[in-house]
Amino acid sequence: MPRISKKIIFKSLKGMHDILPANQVLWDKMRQNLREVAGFYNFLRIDMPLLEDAQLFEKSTGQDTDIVEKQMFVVKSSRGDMALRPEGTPSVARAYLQHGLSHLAQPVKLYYEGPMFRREQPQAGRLRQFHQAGFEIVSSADDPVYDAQVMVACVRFIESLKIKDLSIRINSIGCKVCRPSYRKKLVDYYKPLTKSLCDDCTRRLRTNPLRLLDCKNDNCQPLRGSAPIMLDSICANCSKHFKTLLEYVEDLKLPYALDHHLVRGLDYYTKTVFEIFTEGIDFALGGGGRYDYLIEMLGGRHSPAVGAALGLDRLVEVIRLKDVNLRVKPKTKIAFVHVGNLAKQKSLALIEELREAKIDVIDFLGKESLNAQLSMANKLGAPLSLIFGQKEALEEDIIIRDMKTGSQETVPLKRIVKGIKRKLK
RNA sequence: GUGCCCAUAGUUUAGCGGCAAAACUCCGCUCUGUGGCAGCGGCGUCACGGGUUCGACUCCCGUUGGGCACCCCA
Repeated sequence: MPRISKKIIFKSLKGMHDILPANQVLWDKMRQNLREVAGFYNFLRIDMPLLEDAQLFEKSTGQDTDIVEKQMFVVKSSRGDMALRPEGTPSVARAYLQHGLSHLAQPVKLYYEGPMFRREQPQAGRLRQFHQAGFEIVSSADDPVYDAQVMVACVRFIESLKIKDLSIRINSIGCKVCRPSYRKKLVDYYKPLTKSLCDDCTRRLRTNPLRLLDCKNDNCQPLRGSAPIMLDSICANCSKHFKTLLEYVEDLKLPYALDHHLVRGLDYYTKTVFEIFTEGIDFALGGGGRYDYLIEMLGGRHSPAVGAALGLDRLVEVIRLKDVNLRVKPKTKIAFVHVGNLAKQKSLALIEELREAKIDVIDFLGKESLNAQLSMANKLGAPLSLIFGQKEALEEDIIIRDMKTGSQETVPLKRIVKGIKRKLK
């Protein structure tokens, strides 16, 4: 802990950032757009706790995934470990079961937004506390139309933030019927090549062979060229699902590209997996896929589902990097300027009256000089200033000053609202 | 967890083994009855700890934090 004489200087923890007032306008805009897009596609809002039983993630995200194995913030308790949620999907599935949401009209479409926690090394587009928005659809059948709806919701949301040149990378990793046989093919292909593989891949060969496909090591990359392709190995059912999905995606004119090497590391994915990118940025803006067995695995009926999560901090970062102009500005207020003690004393109550009349003002009651106050009003871009001084306080009127032209008008306090509205026009 | 780069005012940056600078921001004053301009002033133990040295913001080591890459992922 850094110390300065007797004072301890506290800093936010590694990878955990404040969102300062200057950025809140953008975050508000983002959340508002999310609400609109989710609303249009009929996703219902759900908020889950930040803390869950750690076993929930071990069982769903996967005991052997990096996220669970080494990135969870675990809180010990006498009743077992709790974990700060590293992702949202398991919590949604848990809530779905706990509250019997299967009795809602099918499909059940949910969306959420909030902080997630993963203990890893921060870098571009990666924080320890980060924010995700997620869409999930649970239904009685694994209809690819829902996969397409999740994708279109994601894309429309990102587009609403004026982020362009999107591309959805799509793949199918098969179901629990066909994936094991593909996995075997893959192992058979790589086994004789073990010597040329990097250390990670040698390990992956045992733990998660699918991940061999997206290794970025220069030695391993060329090998995947002639590796067996997942799409050639998936069963008829999965293949049909995938083809139908692609037809929907084509009809929606969503920008997409097949990516035979996309696998994703979460255990619960089946069939469709996808990630969304924007040109020139290396990290994915979002990713998701189908998880047909997750709810069953957590003790529910067979309930196929599909979902995706978007990295909100990443979207903010892209907006900054690409210099996207969203034209978000805090709304301008009318300045309330006082002069002298009598006026100051009457000001608080007067401001309450303005609030009741829905006149949005900003006061400078902590400042004394008229100059300083008008200077602030100017800096904040106030269209009008209300000047309330000794004379006005006694005579029960107020000056309305047009900050652009400098023209002023004295109106009785009783007609202040009318006066302001007239001036604003 | 591993590797590379970095740390000076609220922000962006200069700087030197011997007095800490600039611009912008913020606060105050010139200016208790009228803003935009201008002028003046204020706001820093140079991230923290240790070492080398007569002397360290400067050089060395460690810690913490930041940036980037790997792993993995949003």
